[in-house]
Amino acid sequence: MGSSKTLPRLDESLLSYLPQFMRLSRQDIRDILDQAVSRRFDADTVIFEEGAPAERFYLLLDGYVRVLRITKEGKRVILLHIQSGQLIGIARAIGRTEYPATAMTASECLALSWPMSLFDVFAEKYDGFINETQKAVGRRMNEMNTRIVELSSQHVDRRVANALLRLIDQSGREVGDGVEIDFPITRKDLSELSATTLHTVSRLMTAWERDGIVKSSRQRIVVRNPRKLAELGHVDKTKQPPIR
Amino acid sequence: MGSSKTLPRLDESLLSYLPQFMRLSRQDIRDILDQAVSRRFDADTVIFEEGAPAERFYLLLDGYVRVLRITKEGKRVILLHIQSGQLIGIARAIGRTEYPATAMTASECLALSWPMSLFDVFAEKYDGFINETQKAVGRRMNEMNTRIVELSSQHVDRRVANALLRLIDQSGREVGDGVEIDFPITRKDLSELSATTLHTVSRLMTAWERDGIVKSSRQRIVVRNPRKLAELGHVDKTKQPPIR
DNA sequence: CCTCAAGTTTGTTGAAGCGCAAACAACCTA
DNA sequence: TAGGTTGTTTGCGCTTCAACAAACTTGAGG
Repeated sequence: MGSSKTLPRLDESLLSYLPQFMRLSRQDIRDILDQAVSRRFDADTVIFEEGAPAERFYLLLDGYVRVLRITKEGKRVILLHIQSGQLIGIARAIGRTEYPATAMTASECLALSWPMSLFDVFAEKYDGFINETQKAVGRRMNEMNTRIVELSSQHVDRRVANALLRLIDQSGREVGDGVEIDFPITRKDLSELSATTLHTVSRLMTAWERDGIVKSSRQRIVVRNPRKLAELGHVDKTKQPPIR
Repeated sequence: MGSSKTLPRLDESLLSYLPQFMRLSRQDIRDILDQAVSRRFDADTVIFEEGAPAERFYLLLDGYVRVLRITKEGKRVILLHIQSGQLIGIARAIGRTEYPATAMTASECLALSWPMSLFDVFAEKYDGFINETQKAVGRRMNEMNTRIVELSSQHVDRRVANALLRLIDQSGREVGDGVEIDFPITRKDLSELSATTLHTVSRLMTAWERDGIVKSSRQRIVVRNPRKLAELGHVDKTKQPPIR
């Protein structure tokens, strides 16, 4: 289970490089930190649940978080991945009083949180906060749009390829022979991201491993040849119907 | 082509019942209207295009608008339907300087528009404007999430059923023997909403027509038995796996 | 009234990919 | 080190649906 504490005193450098807080004075950042609760979460732990009253909002300091929904049939659908430095649970920014989806850690995580009532205070008081937050909302919306387009128009292999590309783009870590996804990820997770089954993902991965595009072991994926993967993901049908 | 004019003087009642403007004084509304450009659009006309600089934002007074993207292969994917009373092109509200998608009229439309620079002015000056706008963003985000979940987890027939249900919910008009979708809609449109082909939609429609669930003619769809359609759309598998 | 374009229906075919099942491999902990 | 748990691979059958094709319907415009 995660542990919750406010001590020792949080260092100001935690926030001072994040776009939301960049323009603030040392004192403002100090105030913000002094009101925060810091907490560690184990991997695969629910931070907040869809439909629950949105009581707090979080800043992910370290680790990765998945935003997901669970269908009536109990099937998980991953909507987004969030990396450190990002705010989550900002229901207030989109005029909601309940969390619209579930947030679950993908790896061990460290997060600060504040009561939602402070969101309005921050928005009012701190220059750039609301603006950067809106930008973040915009980016996520854009990612969702892209997902919808992908799901609607592309075949499984492309969807999986694109999901992988997005993951290494957002949370890739350079390793000796390629770029590794920086948190444990299973075939099942990938299938929940790309709307297919773990079986199909597994088949694709072995095929790509044979071609030297990826290398994977249990819960670890290294993309050795992002270029080639991108070719699979992007569409380069020579015939491009005019947009009439 | 659409015509553009500022005369005759717009009536205040156009705005005074909309949530964004509800709390405002007569004078404020007058000011807002005096800065607006009013314009009529024919059906199937582009209002603004994805990627273009977001120079104006719009308030749809009458008609229906589709928000869509076009894939590299030239395939259209409809992201949302917008009904009258809603703002569109509010890129600014999500921190963007370009329109993230294309807006196209689904029927003849009437819209007011303002230069984007006024967005910040409205947000600052008029109580409730930014709040209601954020709520609208939240609703659209929610709809997108639902789309993603649907596309990821449901079969074609359910997706089409749900798309229809959403359409009659958002823009249904009571007619003698059911609820009609209030704007011209083709099988192709429906297929672009539910990620399938017009052929499959056609087959489903004829099957449902045989069952008395819908009635359709060219570009017109009447849902006679929403209840039954909802049964098709909702999932009522008795076995509900635990959410472990 | 005729023509044409746009939308719709219907049939046929093939393959993608899902469900199911079983075996296997890696890791965890007792 | 044994035993259990969790993740992964692989094969096979079968359903679903997209692709292709072609005829038909409807409505608009001359």
